[in-house]
Amino acid sequence: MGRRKVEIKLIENKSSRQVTFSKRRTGLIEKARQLSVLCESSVAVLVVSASGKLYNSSSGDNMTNIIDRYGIQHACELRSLDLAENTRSYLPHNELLESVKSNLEESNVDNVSVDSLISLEDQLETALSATRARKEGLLREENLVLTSQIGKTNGGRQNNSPANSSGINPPETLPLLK
Amino acid sequence: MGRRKVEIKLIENKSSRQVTFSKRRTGLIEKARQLSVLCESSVAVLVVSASGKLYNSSSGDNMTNIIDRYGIQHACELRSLDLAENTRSYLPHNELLESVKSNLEESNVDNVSVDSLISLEDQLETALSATRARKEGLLREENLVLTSQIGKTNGGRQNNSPANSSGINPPETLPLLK
DNA sequence: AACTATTTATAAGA
DNA sequence: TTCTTATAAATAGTT
Repeated sequence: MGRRKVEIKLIENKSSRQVTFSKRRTGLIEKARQLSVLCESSVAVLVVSASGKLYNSSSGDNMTNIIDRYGIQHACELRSLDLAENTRSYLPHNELLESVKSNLEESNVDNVSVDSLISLEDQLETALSATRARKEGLLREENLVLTSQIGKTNGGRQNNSPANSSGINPPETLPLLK
Repeated sequence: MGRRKVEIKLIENKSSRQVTFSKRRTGLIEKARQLSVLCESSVAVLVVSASGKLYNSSSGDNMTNIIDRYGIQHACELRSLDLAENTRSYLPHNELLESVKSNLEESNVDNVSVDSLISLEDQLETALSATRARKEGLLREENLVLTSQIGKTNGGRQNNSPANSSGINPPETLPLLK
C-alpha cells in the first residue's frame, strides 16, 4: 500500500528499514486494538526488534492473562505439584520456606494451572502465618529484653512513657504486627 | 477498507462479527509475519476469542522465546521500583514470585531479624494476593470455556475448527486445566 | 513528521 | 461458506 509494491523480504537499506519498522509496528498494534474492540476479543502483540528492544500491546485484557491463556494450552507436560500434603502440616519455619522456595522454582510461565496455583496459595498462606508467628516471637523476646533493661535503668519503676535514652525503641505496648 | 466505513466498536450482528473476526485475525497475523520478515524482527500475536479460543502465531522466533523476552523486560522494570511500595500494584505474577524466591534464598537460618521477617511477610502477602488473583482469572476463563462447550453440546452449532493453514494453533477441543 | 500515489485489506453482496 | 468487488485504510517513497 504505497507508491510501489514491495516484496516481503528483508529491507536492505537500514534507514528505510527502521522507518518501515516503526510505521508497520504502529499499524499492527492499531489493527490489534481494532480486532479486539470490533469482535470482543483479547489481543496481545509482542514485537522484538533486531536490536532486542521489546514493544508490546494488549487489548481486551491484560498481557499477563493473555500469556497465561497461551500457557494453559501448553501446560500438557504439567507435573502436578502435590504439595498440599506437606505444606498443610506444621513444618518448622525454615523448612517451610525451603518448600515454598522450591515450589516457586518450579512454577514457570508455561507451568500454570488452577491446582498448582491453589497449592502455591496454600503454601504462601502457611509461610505467611509461620513468618508472622516467628516475627511475633522475636518481638516478644526483644520486648522482654528491653523491658528488663529499662527496669535496670529506672531503678525498678515501670514507666509507661519511657524517656527512651540510648536510642532503643521498644514498642510501647504490644508489638504491632504489620 | 470495505464497501463502507465502519466505526471501531463492537459489531452487534453476531454472524458478521464472526466473519470479521476471522478475516481480521488472518489479516493481523499476516501483517505480523510481514513485519517480521521486512524488518528482521520477532513478532508474536495472541488472540483470545470471546468464547475463549486461542489463536496464536509467532514469526522470527518461537513463541516461548518472545514471551520470555517480555518477562525479562518486566523483571528489569521491577528492579527499579521500590519494593515495599509497589509490590502491591500490578506486578506480573511471575516476576513477583521470582522476587519472593530470591528473598527466601537470602533469609537463612542464621539470618533473621524482625525487619527481614517483616519484609518477607510483605512479600508473601503480596505473592498470596497475586496468586489468588491469578487463580481467579484462570477459573473465570475455564468457566467461560466450559460454558461455551455446554452451549455447543446443547444444539448450538458452532464448530469453528478453523482451516489452520499458516501455523495457527487453536486448541481442537477444550484447553483442559489440569 | 507530513504528504499522496498506490497498494492492500476488507465490508458487503452474490 | 467462498468468491467478488467497491471502497476504506495503510503505507512506500517523497518532501
